[in-house]
Amino acid sequence: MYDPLFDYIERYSDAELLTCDRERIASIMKPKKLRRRQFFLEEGSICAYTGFILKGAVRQFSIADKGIECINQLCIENWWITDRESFIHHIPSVYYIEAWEDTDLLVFRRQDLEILLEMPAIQRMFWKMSENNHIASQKRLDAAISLNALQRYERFVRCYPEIVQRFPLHHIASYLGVSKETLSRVRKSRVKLGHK
Amino acid sequence: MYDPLFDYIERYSDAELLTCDRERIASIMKPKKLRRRQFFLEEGSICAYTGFILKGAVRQFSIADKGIECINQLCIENWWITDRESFIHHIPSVYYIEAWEDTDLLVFRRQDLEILLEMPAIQRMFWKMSENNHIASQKRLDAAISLNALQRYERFVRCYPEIVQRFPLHHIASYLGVSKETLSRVRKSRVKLGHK
DNA sequence: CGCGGGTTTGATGATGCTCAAGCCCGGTGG
DNA sequence: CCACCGGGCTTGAGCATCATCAAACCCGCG
Repeated sequence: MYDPLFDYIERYSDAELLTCDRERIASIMKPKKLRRRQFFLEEGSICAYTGFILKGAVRQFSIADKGIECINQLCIENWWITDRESFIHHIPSVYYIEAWEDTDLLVFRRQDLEILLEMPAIQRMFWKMSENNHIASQKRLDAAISLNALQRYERFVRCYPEIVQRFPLHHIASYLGVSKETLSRVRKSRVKLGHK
Repeated sequence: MYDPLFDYIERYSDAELLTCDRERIASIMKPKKLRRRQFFLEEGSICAYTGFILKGAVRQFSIADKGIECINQLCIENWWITDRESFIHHIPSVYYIEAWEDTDLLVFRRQDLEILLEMPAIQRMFWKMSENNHIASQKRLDAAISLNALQRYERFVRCYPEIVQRFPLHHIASYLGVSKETLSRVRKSRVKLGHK
């Protein structure tokens, strides 16, 4: 069951994991199950775990005034979920993290982070992830600022084709920062143009 | 001349620098001057340095189709500048980084990164910075998606009052993702409301 | 059968972009 | 000393994009 995680670490750290590392990781990271609609994190509470998704789909969002959900992350297999700020500094989160499908995770706690980071492969993986995160949010920002609804959706479909299938339209709309009606129309117009 | 950097590192790493660390850092990081309008990085070239701003103001932007400048960073004293992707992986950059005022920097090269990272304080500083970056781009994304022009500008002024003074209106407009005309009108409307 | 979540469709209005013109001001050269 | 120029900023008019609101539709399920 740990294999997807080991693969992920090796791919990202660009290094091979020793058997003893694997054992160490397996001794620290515990399996956790979430049922559809169950929360991994709720606003106001402290993010106790960082989790790696083995199977399932999860969304992260905050609730703006007037109770509007504002989705800022849609995750599936082989993604990490956490509220970094809350997790690291033990402060209350402003986010919700909710399973959208029944989900299997491997999780670790804050106090185990230091132990994990003793392994160079893990350290490099986190470094690389932070780099990729940085680049990805740069791109998303670019998109939000300079592209219209159609272009944003096209880019999203191109980058995350697997995710498009797994979440309802209004979640994706919220993630892209457009209304569900607009996204619905965008999809329609794309179909006409040969729904590539 | 290295003091602002040392202060910065201590503040971010939340640790004190030993004299030997200071010497090591000073032996690695070289001063560099840029004159107004001089480029620190140009599209297509590889980002050779990562720089810490001692004095001056710098902007980072890309050029979209039709030659429109798209500003994604405005930096002044005590900020780092680099194109992380290009710097780390030696790949051509898509960005320009240009001095907007005469600027004094302290810079280091890619091969010196490993040496710097041997110092725990530096490692923790970079870790912390990556965390802050992550949080900041999350917020900026939020703003881009859910706030209108006025609200975005208000937030910008609140977060970066020093920057507002140092760059012309059309740079800030581009950074916020609004047209210069719109930002001009926004400013006017704020003045009416008591220009707080 | 009726209910509810998700989606679609249409009408309307707000926001903000584009284009065009003019203004302000500091710097340069005659 | 003045005329001119250019960069930055402002103002106005018209238009595109997109949010909002309201209604209807679709479909799986109790």
